[in-house]
Amino acid sequence: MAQGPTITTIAERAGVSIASVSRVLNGLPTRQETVRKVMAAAEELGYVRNAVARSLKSRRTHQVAFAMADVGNPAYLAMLREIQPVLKAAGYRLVLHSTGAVVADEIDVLHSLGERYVDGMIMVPLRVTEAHLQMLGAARAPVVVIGSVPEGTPVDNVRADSRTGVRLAVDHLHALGRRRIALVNGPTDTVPGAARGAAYREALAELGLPYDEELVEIGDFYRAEGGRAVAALLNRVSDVDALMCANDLIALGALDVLRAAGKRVPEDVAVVGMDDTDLAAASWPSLTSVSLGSAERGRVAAELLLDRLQDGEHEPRVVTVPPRLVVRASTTPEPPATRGRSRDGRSTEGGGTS
Amino acid sequence: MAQGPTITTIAERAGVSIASVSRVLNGLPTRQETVRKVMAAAEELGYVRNAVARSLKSRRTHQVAFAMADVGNPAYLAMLREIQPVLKAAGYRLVLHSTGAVVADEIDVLHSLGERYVDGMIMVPLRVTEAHLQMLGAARAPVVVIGSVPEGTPVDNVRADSRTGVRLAVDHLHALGRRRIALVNGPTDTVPGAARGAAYREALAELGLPYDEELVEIGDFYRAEGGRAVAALLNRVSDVDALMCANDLIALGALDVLRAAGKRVPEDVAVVGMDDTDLAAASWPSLTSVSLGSAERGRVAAELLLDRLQDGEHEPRVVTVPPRLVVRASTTPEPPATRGRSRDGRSTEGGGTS
DNA sequence: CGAAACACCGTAAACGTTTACAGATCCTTG
DNA sequence: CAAGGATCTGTAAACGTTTACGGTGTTTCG
Repeated sequence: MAQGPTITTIAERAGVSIASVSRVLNGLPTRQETVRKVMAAAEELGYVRNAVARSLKSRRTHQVAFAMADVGNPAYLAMLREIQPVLKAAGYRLVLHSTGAVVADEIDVLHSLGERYVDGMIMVPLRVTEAHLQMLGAARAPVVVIGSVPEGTPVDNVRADSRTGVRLAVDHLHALGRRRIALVNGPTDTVPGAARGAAYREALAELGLPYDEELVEIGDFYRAEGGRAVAALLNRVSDVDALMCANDLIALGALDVLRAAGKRVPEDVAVVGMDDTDLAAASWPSLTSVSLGSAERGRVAAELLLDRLQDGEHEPRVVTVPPRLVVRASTTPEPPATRGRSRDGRSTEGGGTS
Repeated sequence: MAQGPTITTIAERAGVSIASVSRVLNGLPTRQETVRKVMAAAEELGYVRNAVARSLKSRRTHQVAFAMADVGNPAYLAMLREIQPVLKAAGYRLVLHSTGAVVADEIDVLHSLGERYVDGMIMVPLRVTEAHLQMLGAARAPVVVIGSVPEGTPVDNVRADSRTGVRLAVDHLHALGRRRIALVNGPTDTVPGAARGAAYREALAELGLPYDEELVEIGDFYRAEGGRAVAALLNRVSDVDALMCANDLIALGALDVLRAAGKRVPEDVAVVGMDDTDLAAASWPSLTSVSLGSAERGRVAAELLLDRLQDGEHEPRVVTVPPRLVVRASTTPEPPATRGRSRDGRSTEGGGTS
């Protein structure tokens, strides 16, 4: 951990100027003899370029930030998994910000862009407040937002389409002959909660099914709360034949409670989750789930950012990633053989770290 | 995205020297009048300190790297989730390196420490080769290794104890009256595979059970392979009454195959997984699993690194994190009510990203 | 043989900070 | 009021690079 060699050390050892050393290291035209001497000296000293000094001069850090609420959330994780290799391939390091669902922290992170320790950032805001928009407008480095941002906000934007997602699920249940389709939602003051609630209503309308308040239960986006909500629902109405759950965890809670109540899934009650996380494939019966394309949104966001870092001044772009219904056993006793496999095998690799 | 203000801009605006500006910004003793002027100017200009320049001078980047094979792996993810808040609280940013199971990439990452873009690093090597040891010896910044490293390697080291882990599981199965306990392992040329195989043998010996080669099946650490291995096993021996699986994915595969074969879990065959990932709680029946303390190992590693960054020159430390058996339904029909809950609820937060 | 063209190379400035040092200003005190 | 000290401030160097510019030595050509 002794003081590492610098360009100056090499220059002395090789008997040339630091400018020559730099030129050699950067592959600029130089006499063979000099190249040889510099290379030899660098080799002997075990020289490695100092990234910080380099960044100061070049105004490029080759780092990109990814900011979201919580790495533990599988949706964010799916994004991260796609973002990482794209950035790595382009020679960028990834700085991770987990804001822990504190809105003020998100603003802080945006503010910290001014410190210029990254060349750009991908952010998944929890909700988009006035403060967000203001910071995004004044951001000192390019930002790509995953989530919806108002027209005219000067950032690239990757959106999911949970409306269509819910529609896919409800249509699927309807096609299976289900008519008493309940919604088990999370809090409606969150962006996804509100969107899913509205989409559910719309989907029913398009199918000509009545909207029955009795069939809507609000809990939270966790397993235990989901279970509780479903229990309350079953207590109230007895003829439910399908559950549209606003996320996979809620759906798992639903499975717990249905099993305890002696209801068969999917024969008595069909269950659909949302986000298509790894848990959906692991549960039993395996869970039909609406994928909102987290992985793809991550990949697209990374690509948009790289584009922007290269070119810089084109118009902001908006990309919407289509949802996909992954059918598994919780809605059809015999799920189509090839579909629904998603990435059960590969998803969690190795597993051994002794 | 225009050229941001620097300390010089402020100095001009406030009519003082850059040294004064710097002093004010760092809270060094300064006349009130000057403080006021500088603060005002900084405010107006929306000044933010340039982290790169700062790092160059101070030789501190306030960044720490975390390097592992794959963010998708729940074990690494559990570490990450603990590491992140510890570092954040101490004012460090987290740089993520996912080496994708390529050993050469791990060496690269170690080498890149010389670029000094981070103050230190936490690494989970896939396997520890001669090259690793050499790089670790010559590392230009402190490294904490999660995994086992030979005595005398000059780095802090956090270890799991999969030997004891396997013992806990086998003892548990034995206590439940199981006598034909099979091992479904991953490749034995990996560190965890080898350790778990040896531990299984030892555990049997201590219980006075015979080691029966018939009962050992080697597959890979994935769900499908695990299932295949179990199918092969069942084909060969018919009286197996317990499966010790080398990781949770293998165990999930086992559940699939057992169900298909009409065997009841746990009545006919008890199943134990390893790593206690989120999947263990999600599956049905929920999976008894040996936790190797990934989360805690992450937390400890982060703390060791922070210690070292502050103090620097103490002796390398070795910490071993004890395993824990989390009992769920796949071994006992009625799992103890409070235990085995681990973190089913919180683990995967929010879930909504529309 | 002298001048022009060329290929290399070294000097020095710049990136945006922090900080040692010395100079300037103010206050205190005899 | 002068001197001494205390307090504050500005100049300049440093961190490790990259790069514009001009200088040196060699080659080429009239």
